[in-house]
Amino acid sequence: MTADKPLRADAQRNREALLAKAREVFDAGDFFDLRFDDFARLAGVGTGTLYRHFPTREALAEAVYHGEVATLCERARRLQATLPAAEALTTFLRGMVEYMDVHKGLARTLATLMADRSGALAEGSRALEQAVADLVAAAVRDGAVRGDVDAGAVTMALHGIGAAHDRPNWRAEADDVITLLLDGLRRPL
Amino acid sequence: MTADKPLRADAQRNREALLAKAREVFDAGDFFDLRFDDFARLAGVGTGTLYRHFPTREALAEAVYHGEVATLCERARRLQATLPAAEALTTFLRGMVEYMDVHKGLARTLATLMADRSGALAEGSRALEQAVADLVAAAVRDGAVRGDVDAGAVTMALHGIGAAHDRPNWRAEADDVITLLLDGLRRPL
DNA sequence: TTGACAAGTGGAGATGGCCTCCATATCTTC
DNA sequence: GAAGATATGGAGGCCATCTCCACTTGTCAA
Repeated sequence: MTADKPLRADAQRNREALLAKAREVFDAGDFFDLRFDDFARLAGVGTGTLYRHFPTREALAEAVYHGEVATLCERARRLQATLPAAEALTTFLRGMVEYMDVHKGLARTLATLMADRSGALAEGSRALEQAVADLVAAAVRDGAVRGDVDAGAVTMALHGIGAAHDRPNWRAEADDVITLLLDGLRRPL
Repeated sequence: MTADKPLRADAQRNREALLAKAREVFDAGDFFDLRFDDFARLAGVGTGTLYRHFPTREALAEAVYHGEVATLCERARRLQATLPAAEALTTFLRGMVEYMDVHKGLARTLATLMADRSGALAEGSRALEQAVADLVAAAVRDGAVRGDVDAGAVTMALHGIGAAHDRPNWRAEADDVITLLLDGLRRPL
């Protein structure tokens, strides 16, 4: 799944260049304003090369997304290993908002792609979703959190936060959503 | 704002036909799979006519959206007038999920358009948002709900629910989000 | 009614982005 | 260092979007 083909040296270089430029464009939030052809030139490769590496916009996004998701999942794992379950969950969710705030452009781009048909990002999403589910499950085992709601609800709310990234009062509202979620979860029923 | 121009009889008829067909296509969820030109033919008008009435896909969506939002706002107002504030809020939010469930295609289409840049739907959104804010404010006045969180958070969560419409376990998760939200709101702090 | 002007129509064709294709260049291996 | 494999890039085909205008339809005053 990870080591498909050895990939030639120049190919590797081009792929890297594309990903690097993509991350940059993502963060700037210009991903959808840019002609895909122009993006190739921007990254210093030909159109054909771009398309061979990433057949669609979504595929490119997915590739960028992968790295980010890995980071976030890693973070979840570390928190779970070092903190009491309830605290780990709280810290993780608060951190997600912070993360989205810092990486506005990226969060926005990903949210848009999520909303669009596709499920192109499904694989990456699943990993993140699993991480959240694990955190919630641990908190439930601890008795810190009610066990009668689907952890998917938390993921759903997170998606909502990401999707609403152009609201003028985004940060405050996002923090409040997390607050409500956490307080709702704590309530024994 | 409402009575811009008298609009000729045939124009009115065409406009109506477009809106009717649009609503139909929306509900079927085919809105994005359809060439815009073909949509014109489907509605029985020429391309030019379509574009004169609705310069963009978004404009068309906005027009459809308007009717729906009006209905929902009306519902909010009625609930607020006839039920205790806390109950009105609960009923409204539960109803929103039910509504989105029944009108899957429409909810999905709108969510996609929201996520895309634009803010084309901003005006309609604002009305709905105001309705939610009013419901929350009333509940706060009643002392049934905490006053330290922005009502926008509720709207944000609702957006999330709409945006996540392709999740396999959507309905259950959506209901759970509402549950968490309401329980979080009830908690005195 | 009818004539004359305004309002609206529709679809052919320009525009421009997306993607393919292949002659050429670059790596790798023996 | 030669052969084969792998990758490149950008010219050009394709197709959805949108414009434009010669024509049709509605409206209204006389």
